Amino acid sequence: MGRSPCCEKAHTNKGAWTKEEDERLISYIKAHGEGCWRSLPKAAGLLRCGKSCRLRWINYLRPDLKRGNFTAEEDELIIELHGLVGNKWSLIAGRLPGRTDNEIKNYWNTHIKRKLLGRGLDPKTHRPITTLNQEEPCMAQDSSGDSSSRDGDGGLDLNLDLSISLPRHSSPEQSSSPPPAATASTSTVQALCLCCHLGFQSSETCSCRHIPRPLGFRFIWPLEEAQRIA
DNA sequence: AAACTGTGCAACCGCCCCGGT
DNA sequence: AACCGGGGCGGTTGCACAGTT
Repeated sequence: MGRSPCCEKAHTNKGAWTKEEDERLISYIKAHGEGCWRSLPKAAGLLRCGKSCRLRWINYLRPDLKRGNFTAEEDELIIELHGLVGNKWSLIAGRLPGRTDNEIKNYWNTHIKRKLLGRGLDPKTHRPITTLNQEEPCMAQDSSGDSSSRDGDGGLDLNLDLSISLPRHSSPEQSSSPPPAATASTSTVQALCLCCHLGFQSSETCSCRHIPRPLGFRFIWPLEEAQRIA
């Protein structure tokens, strides 16, 4: 029963890719382009699952990938975007040219989580850990930590005027202060629609028209969606 | 030098979404 | 409207390497 496997597992290689496999995949995609990952392995002469080929290409072989350490600006941007969208790594990756969702996810789990904990912030909620425990028992109980829990299931605490700032060119000392992500901004920043910033200008969710200088972002929910949740 | 432990990252797994029929 | 298959995504695992004892 259930879905048929994406490939014949008995006849596919697993584990680390060899140089030869990489070269086969690269040359095939250069010649034929991306697409139809299911049939690609056979066509390219690879004993791999189509999904495996896609992952290898997207996360490692793509020519536009930026390898190397994350910059402080990228760090801050990841933190702020995570505060807004949660573990939507592909969405976050979309705002970081040359970075992949897998790379960002790994970086988050190995570096940024620790960084936030060092700042006394809960990596899931981006709120001070003490505040989390003392003032918000319902959130403290929710260990799932996915974005939906922050969206306000049940105990709704929806702030539709969510604003964040662009990554500041801050010194490491300054970075010890809590990031503004996912908190109601008290500063008077000019607003930038988050939909635009995330590349959804043409979507129905984007309701902004004229954007001033991008000194901050504003997450504008579709009216119907906000009313539904409320 | 060997054993142990911690860390980082590539890769896999399973579920979900969406488009085609 | 229902079903099916492919692609995409997030969570998790496993391995290699570095650091420590």
